[in-house]
Amino acid sequence: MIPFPAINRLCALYRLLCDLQESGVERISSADLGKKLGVGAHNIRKDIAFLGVSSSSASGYDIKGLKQLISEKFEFNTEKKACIVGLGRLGTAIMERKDLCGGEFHIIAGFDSNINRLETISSSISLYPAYSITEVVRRLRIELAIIAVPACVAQDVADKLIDGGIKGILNFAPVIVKLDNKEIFIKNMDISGELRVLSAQIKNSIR
Amino acid sequence: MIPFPAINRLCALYRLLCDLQESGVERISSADLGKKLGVGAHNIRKDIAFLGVSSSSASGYDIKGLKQLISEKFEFNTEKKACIVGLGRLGTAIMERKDLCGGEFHIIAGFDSNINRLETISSSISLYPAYSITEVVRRLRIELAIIAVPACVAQDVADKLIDGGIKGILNFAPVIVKLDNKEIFIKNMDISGELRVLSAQIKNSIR
DNA sequence: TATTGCCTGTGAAATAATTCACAAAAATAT
DNA sequence: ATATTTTTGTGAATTATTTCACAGGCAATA
Ligand SMILES: NC(=O)c1ccc[n+]([C@@H]2O[C@H](COP(=O)([O-])OP(=O)(O)OC[C@H]3O[C@@H](n4cnc5c(N)ncnc54)[C@H](O)[C@@H]3O)[C@@H](O)[C@H]2O)c1
Ligand SMILES: NC(=O)c1ccc[n+]([C@@H]2O[C@H](COP(=O)([O-])OP(=O)(O)OC[C@H]3O[C@@H](n4cnc5c(N)ncnc54)[C@H](O)[C@@H]3O)[C@@H](O)[C@H]2O)c1
Repeated sequence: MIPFPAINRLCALYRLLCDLQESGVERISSADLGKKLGVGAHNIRKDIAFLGVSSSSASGYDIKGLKQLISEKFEFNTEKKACIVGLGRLGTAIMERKDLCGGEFHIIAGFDSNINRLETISSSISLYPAYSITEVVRRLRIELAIIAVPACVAQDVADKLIDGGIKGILNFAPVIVKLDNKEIFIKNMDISGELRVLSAQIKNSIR
Repeated sequence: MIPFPAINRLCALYRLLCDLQESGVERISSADLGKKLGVGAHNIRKDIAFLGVSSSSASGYDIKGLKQLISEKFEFNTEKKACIVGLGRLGTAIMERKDLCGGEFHIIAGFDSNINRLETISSSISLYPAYSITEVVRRLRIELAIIAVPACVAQDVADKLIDGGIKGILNFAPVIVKLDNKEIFIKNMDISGELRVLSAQIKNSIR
């Protein structure tokens, strides 16, 4: 069981490796990876050790190989189905991102409670009314969801998603969504909340 | 110096207290706060202890007083000036949020490199071309910035913001922005990156 | 005004995460 | 072929964070 901070860094590392590979780099040392990620080299090596291999070399890591290692550990090679609930300003902006509609993730459904709104959105993604969330998520075996509804209905939406068997949730509404099932993961992305954390850090750092 | 995890929880607590106050609650125990935030009661009490007071009671915390305490510690009562760089889909969606345009935060400037685009956006917020970021941030003493530009220019934008004297950055571009100054804080909000972390956690939790 | 029960504050203990230090392996230089 | 340099892998030490345990205060009750 890999500790959460290490999972986080390994995911960042994975993205970095993809970028490096695209720009033609083939090998890189833990020291250089650390510099690019703003993390100590020891930390990088420890994280990689969690993947459970050992193939020492004096010329750093083979980028292709390391990428594959992470990818296998976390199953990044199999496409994950996702959906968006709440097709307002934020929801539609996210829905239209190319990087979320092919490759690693695939947004295959959008939900909104406002039926008129559904009709005005033109999209290649299938759209459904909010009352069918549980049924559609279960039928299409959707694993991940992005919540972009007003705060007051976020918990209700999350409950429906969980009933449908969702595994992970990215929540943009500024509320703490309660989950009792420890096998379901949530990440809150509260923008004004994060601005508040930043300003608290700024104040805390003075003196 | 309050540890970062505690700052994070205190900010979440602050929001919760605001909500509770609005719904008319006056006092609440650490146990109930913990339940609502998904955190142990001990943890809540320890976090509050970092604020540096002690006023024991057998009927929980006074919500108004506790809010004020946090607010004073982190200076939440003084309005913070913020700006958005990159007025594409995401940037404009964020710009239009009511909760970011008054009260605690105030978005007072928007920037984009595409001059034509600036002209088509109708907004009550002042808009400027991207080359003036440094000058405007310095002149208006803007403390916080939200970056919503393509990944390839995010570092460049961050550098300009830092030159202007920015203190905190919320970065939506999927890259690690490098800061050498430890007095500047950054929070990355990479949506597809977070989806990846969620799917890694899901995989990691199995077996 | 005693008594009882509830709840906080906090030092101590336990747990988690990071950093260190160095042996061993691979590449490179001599 | 041998020495030197580079870089990994990992147990141990350190540091950070969370959890625990309980003394002591406050409020409610009689
Ligand atoms: N839209 C989303 O929900 C979403 C999801 C995931 C990630 N992101 C990330 O957020 C960022 C913005 O996404 P978007 O969908 O709004 O993209 P977009 O293309 O709609 O908008 C980008 C805007 O940035 C402006 N810009 C380009 N270079 C600039 C510069 N140097 N200075 C100032 N402005 C500049 C462009 O003119 C454009 O208006 C991207 O990095 C994207 O990967 C967005
Ligand atoms: N737009 C931003 O950049 C931004 C910034 C900070 C926070 N947020 C948060 O993100 C959420 C969405 O923001 P937005 O700007 O897109 O709001 P919005 O009002 O534009 O969109 C909300 C959408 O959710 C739909 N909806 C309402 N109840 C629903 C339900 N029960 N089931 C399904 N859909 C439902 C509405 O019909 C609407 O289309 C809000 O919670 C907001 O606080 C957004």
